[in-house]
Amino acid sequence: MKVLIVEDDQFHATYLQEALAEALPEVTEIFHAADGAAGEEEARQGEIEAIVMDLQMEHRNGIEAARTIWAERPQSRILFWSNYADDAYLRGIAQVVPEESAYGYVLKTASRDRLKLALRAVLVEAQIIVDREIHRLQKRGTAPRTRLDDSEFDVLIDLALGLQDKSIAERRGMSLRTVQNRLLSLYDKLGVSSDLDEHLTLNKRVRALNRALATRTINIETLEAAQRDLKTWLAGRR
Amino acid sequence: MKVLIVEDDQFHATYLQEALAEALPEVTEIFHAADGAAGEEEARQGEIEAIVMDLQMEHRNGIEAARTIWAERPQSRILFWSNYADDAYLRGIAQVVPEESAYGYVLKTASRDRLKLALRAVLVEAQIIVDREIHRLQKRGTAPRTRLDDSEFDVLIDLALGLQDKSIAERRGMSLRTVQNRLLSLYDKLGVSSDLDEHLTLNKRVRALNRALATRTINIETLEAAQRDLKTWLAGRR
DNA sequence: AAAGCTGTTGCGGGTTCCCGCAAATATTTT
DNA sequence: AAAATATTTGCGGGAACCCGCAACAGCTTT
Repeated sequence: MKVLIVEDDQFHATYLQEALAEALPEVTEIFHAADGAAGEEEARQGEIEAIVMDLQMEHRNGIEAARTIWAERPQSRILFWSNYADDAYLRGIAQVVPEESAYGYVLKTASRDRLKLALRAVLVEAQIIVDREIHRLQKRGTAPRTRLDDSEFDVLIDLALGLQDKSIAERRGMSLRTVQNRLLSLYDKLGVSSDLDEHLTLNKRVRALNRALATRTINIETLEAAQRDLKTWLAGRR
Repeated sequence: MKVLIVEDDQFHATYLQEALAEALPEVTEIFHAADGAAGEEEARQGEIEAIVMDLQMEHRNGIEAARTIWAERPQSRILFWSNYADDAYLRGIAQVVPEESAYGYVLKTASRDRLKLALRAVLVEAQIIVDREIHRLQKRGTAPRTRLDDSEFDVLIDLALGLQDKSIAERRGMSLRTVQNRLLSLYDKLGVSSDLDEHLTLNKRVRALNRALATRTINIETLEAAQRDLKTWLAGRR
């Protein structure tokens, strides 16, 4: 069995390599790539279907790499291994994972045993496994009261890019007023006007972005990816 | 000579420890703390004045820890050692470093030799040294045309928190119109309306925050710290 | 001292935003 | 199928925002 490690941090890569050797004796070859683009290439060349993938990397991050890998080989099993428990990453993964494939999400702070368990579960048994720590992120100060649904999330992305209501309506195919309704529920769920001094009125749009970042609903990589999407959309509508 | 390592990643900590032993034979004791709060405590207890500090950590990050350490012992020498070349971190450090003390900033991607050099320069020779890579961050897509000056940066922070013009004016002691002038130059320097389709008009405030994040002028930690400052300011004005 | 620069402030008006109200649709429950 | 509930949409208006124009003030340059 061949396994590919995509990880830009040298120390973490060797640690992973060791854990992998210990946990899965059936592994015969371990490949290594130091960024997302190289990872895609390795996976393609070596026809590798068991991958451990870091999320934050130069050039192309783990989620983007996973998307193209899965596009070529939907049955690939990918264990994501990350420093952060951002909801933004989970959402990103959920958007690219195909029906038929297995994946997992483990934090780098997880114990060696837990990592080994996840390695076996995902790469060998093709299970889906998500570190419980990740759901515990609700603790963050004022986390969103309720999870955003997809359409709210879309509007949040557009808001975060700086689009104005009219453009959002056009892009998402909603009426102006509906966009504004979404914004209202966004403001509510993100707790825009709840915390901080109540005598202080805030700029809701900016505050919404601020809160979305603070609660890890989106992160900077999300924004950069969204910006690229927006550009292609702009190009496509002429 | 005693040295304190404040670093939450186990692998990086041991790597540092090795490099430290190689580079500085005069080191007799190496202490270790896994987060900012523990770091402050160790430094206080052990009366340590040579410190290597990670930036991104739980509880208290490196900059906050450095602030209290420097407040107690201004002559402490601190080498910051970080994954990211964010301008936000440099600004943060510049704000807390006292006149009389030495510090340095090295990226984790730096070669072992460069790290060793920095260790010697800062911890022993009490020089100030900043990794050149960090200034090269101008490359990022559309980096700010010109560096923001302090008053623009202040306004940016307030904008990012969601304050409206009137509140910013009050907090910073400027007239409403002056705040708006600052915003104008902010929009200009951050390239708010330059990139992206020119037929698309954007929400400038949100876009400014977006660009400030994309160019690493501020980061999420900056926002969280700024929010705490705002809260104490709100409490203080009654 | 006069002539520039540069930064501050007030005024005014065109936009965008936020959101209550109410009618029209769509979805779910009974 | 009827009733109840939830969403979508238009209208309208007050507030905030963006910003050109112009009057000043504090500096530096000639």
